[in-house]
Amino acid sequence: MPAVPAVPAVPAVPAVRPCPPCGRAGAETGEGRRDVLDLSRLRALHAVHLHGSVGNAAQALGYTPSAVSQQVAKLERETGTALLERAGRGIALTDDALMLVRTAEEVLGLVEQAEVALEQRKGHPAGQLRLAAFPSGARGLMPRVLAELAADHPQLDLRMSEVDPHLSVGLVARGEIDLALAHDWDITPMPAPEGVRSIPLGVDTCEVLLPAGHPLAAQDTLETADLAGRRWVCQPPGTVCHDWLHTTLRTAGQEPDVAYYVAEFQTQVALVAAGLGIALLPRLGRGPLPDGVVLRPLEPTPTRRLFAVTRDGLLRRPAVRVALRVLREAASAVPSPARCQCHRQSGVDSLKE
Amino acid sequence: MPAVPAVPAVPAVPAVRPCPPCGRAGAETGEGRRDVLDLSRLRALHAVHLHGSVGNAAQALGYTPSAVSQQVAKLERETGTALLERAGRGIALTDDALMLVRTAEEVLGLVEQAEVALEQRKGHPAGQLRLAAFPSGARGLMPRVLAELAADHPQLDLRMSEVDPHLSVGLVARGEIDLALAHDWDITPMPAPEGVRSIPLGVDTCEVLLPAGHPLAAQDTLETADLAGRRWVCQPPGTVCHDWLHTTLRTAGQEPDVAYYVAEFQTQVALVAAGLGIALLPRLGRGPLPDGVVLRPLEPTPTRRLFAVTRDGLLRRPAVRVALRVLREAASAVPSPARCQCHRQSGVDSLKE
DNA sequence: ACGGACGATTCAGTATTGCTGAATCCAACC
DNA sequence: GGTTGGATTCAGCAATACTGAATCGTCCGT
Repeated sequence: MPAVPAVPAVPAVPAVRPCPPCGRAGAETGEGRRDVLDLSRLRALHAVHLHGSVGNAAQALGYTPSAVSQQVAKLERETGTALLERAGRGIALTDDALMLVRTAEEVLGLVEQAEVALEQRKGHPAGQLRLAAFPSGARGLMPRVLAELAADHPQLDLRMSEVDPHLSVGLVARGEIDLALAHDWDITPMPAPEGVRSIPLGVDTCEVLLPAGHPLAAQDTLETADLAGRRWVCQPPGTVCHDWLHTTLRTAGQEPDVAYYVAEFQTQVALVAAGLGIALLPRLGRGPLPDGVVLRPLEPTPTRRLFAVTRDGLLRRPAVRVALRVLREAASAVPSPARCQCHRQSGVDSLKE
Repeated sequence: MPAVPAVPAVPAVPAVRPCPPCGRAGAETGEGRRDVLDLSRLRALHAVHLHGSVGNAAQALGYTPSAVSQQVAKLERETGTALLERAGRGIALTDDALMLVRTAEEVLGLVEQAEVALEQRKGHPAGQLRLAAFPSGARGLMPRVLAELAADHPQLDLRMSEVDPHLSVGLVARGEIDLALAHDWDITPMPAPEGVRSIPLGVDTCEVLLPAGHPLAAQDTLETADLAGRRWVCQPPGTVCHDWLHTTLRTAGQEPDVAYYVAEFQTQVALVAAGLGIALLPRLGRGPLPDGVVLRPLEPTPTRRLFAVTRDGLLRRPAVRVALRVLREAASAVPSPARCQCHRQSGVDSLKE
């Protein structure tokens, strides 16, 4: 409430309050105002704005729509202002509500800043750290990262979410995620909004997966010319392998013959192992390979660059700093073993490290 | 949380949340973080800082010390930071706590701004308006002001506190009071802190109260020379009448003979009526006069200037604006009737209007 | 030095608040 | 017109927050 920097002199004041039984108490402010504008209610309204509906907001906050609806209703009663109005089947925020959303954002920003400063003072990671990663990163990188963080910093309350790649930047921007693992195929279509920072972590390279008896398996290294006229097992559009494959072959005047569109790496591997085609796979999160398939490096090598995405305000947070360090280490190590995650072996996959 | 101005594109997001029974839900932020740093707890810490002790803070907030202590303790557990430490018999705030207090101030400031903006949008006074006045102002001016405000603006939740004069500026500065009625004898010793605004309302004039049979009662108007060598009934030091009387007479090389020091106007009047002395009384809040006493104007007239004190941030608040208007009107009218508040009569007291 | 006072904290009990889940209502779509 | 998707309402229940008494520690007076 004090729009004043601080109270100048007068550090301790006698304070004032009515004493219910007796009539008078010297000077009293009349029952110390019950807060209008509770933070949790503001949070609810903010979430409704952000997610566009009461239901989605509830989901994001971990409540039922009923709870969110009631909280906003309470906010309406307390402020004496209409905040939500029905718009078709859903709701819309009034101008007043949007104004409140704006202050909610400022307040939540302040609170976050304070939390960061508090952790910074303490000097070691603490509090909740909410991580996110794209699927293969979540599989190939995050387990070690999380394990190491958990072991080194038991005070840290770690959360991780596997998110759809293109969502990570938005989630970070709006503060639902503190640190996300992303790659350039994810983030190129969406330029980082104000206050969002991308930190390069390393590269993930793609290799060609062949059935053991495939003619190309005879070569130690493949070139783009070798890829023409093959039958492919490929991920859907929007992934490195798919897009790289198509642009590369089309540049050479060819159209890749994709017989099987499959998102899951394991399924792709199984299809290749069954001799149904060849595939282009990134190392990260590829998983152990069964017998009957071989990997061959490709020149030039299709790669995706790995990034950590966070907000500027969090860069000084110890938990984020240490997570960045661990992520960088993990990303610079061999991203994934050739055959099995348990028994490391030097094989074809160590050629290109 | 978002230190970002707003979310750029992407207005509505699918939102994310774990579904407890099923294993996976596409993308989820992991249970939407329970707030650290609750506003009411911050408020508690802030109050402790402001009032210097848990007990005083509790009083100011309208709680028991127990409640405040528990709230701060919870804040300590939630942030994992020590906030209060025993200092002798009381407590002291740690550096971390002071940092939190600072953010609490900023947050509370934002919240107040938002409330003002909300009311401003609505265009008419609403919400809680916390007024304060020095004792005689509370008696002589506030009843009509409050009645008029209450009648014109039923939506307004009016609070009034009679406060020790010199406290009002501080109370306004720190946001415990929205609008205070003060006079220059109160506020001259304390320069207004940053963000606090004084608005002149008018003047309150002092007159001499005499027993009906007193020799001076024969004159229509008194002069300072008439005051020498009298026996006085006077308020304690720090009030207009006392200080004016002393400085004036001392300038003339005299020392006033104050036989009775009495704070209450009614008691002063009773003493004068009993013929025990003469008194100098401000009109405001003087109350009805019994038979047996008369008032005489004095030249030059001792006056105290009346001010409304508020914060800059509240000047645009409709409730404050309208209260200022009503206060100004009330102050410009005859501050108090001569004999009785019910039956107005034109008498000696209308000479000097 | 020792009782007394003051202030903060702790603990148990209670009251309030807030959330869930079912039912209801409204608008849109087939 | 029935059906779906979404928001709201209501009753019941769970969590939270406040009160009041007891405890503990520090300072002050004698």
